[in-house]
Amino acid sequence: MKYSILPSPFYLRDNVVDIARELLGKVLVTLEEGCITSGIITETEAYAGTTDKASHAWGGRKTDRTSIMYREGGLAYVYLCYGIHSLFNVVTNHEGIPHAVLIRAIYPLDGINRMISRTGKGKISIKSGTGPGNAARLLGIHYSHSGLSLLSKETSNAFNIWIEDRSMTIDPGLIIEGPRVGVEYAGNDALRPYRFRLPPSFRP
DNA sequence: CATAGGATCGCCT
DNA sequence: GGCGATCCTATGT
Repeated sequence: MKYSILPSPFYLRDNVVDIARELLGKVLVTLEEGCITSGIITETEAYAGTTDKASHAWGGRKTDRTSIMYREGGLAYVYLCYGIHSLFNVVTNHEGIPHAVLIRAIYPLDGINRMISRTGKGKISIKSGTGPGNAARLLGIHYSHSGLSLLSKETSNAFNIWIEDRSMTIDPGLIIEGPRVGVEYAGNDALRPYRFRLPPSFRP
């Protein structure tokens, strides 16, 4: 039971907000050239598809970039933000329903040395994985990885991503809930309490 | 084809 | 807390 990969049914559910909440405490893992890096997910945001103005899929918008979100849950949706940062999302729900969860922060776990080389800094601290751009960078996730399956155990891929349940229990009372970051343009939808995080004092 | 802008970060004051 | 970096994507002509 320990270290089990989150299976397809986890991602195929209708309620993306529940999924965002439940992803807290799960472990996001990447495998590159035989090297594992991972971190505990400590902050997420739900993006609720065509009816959510803050979502890239709002109003049914569908482009080459966002078409990943319309596919069956269990894929990575990664896009470039501000020309610099790759932001990693988990696609959820069934094909045709463009739900996604943005991973906004991780607590660094495995492969610290590799993370250090990826950041180009001298060391990694507890806060190094705070912020969606930082979290993706620590794990080596790049926007070219958009569309990769989170369910595949193929080791032939140059890059693999999956999420593990390591049986970590999160006290629901610890979860801080609030409006999403950087979506002021979304009008009323900017107020939706779709951001979930563990307190800064969180330790595994 | 041209252009504006973004689900951010880190450095500067 | 203010701002520049940096470039793909979406949109409009």
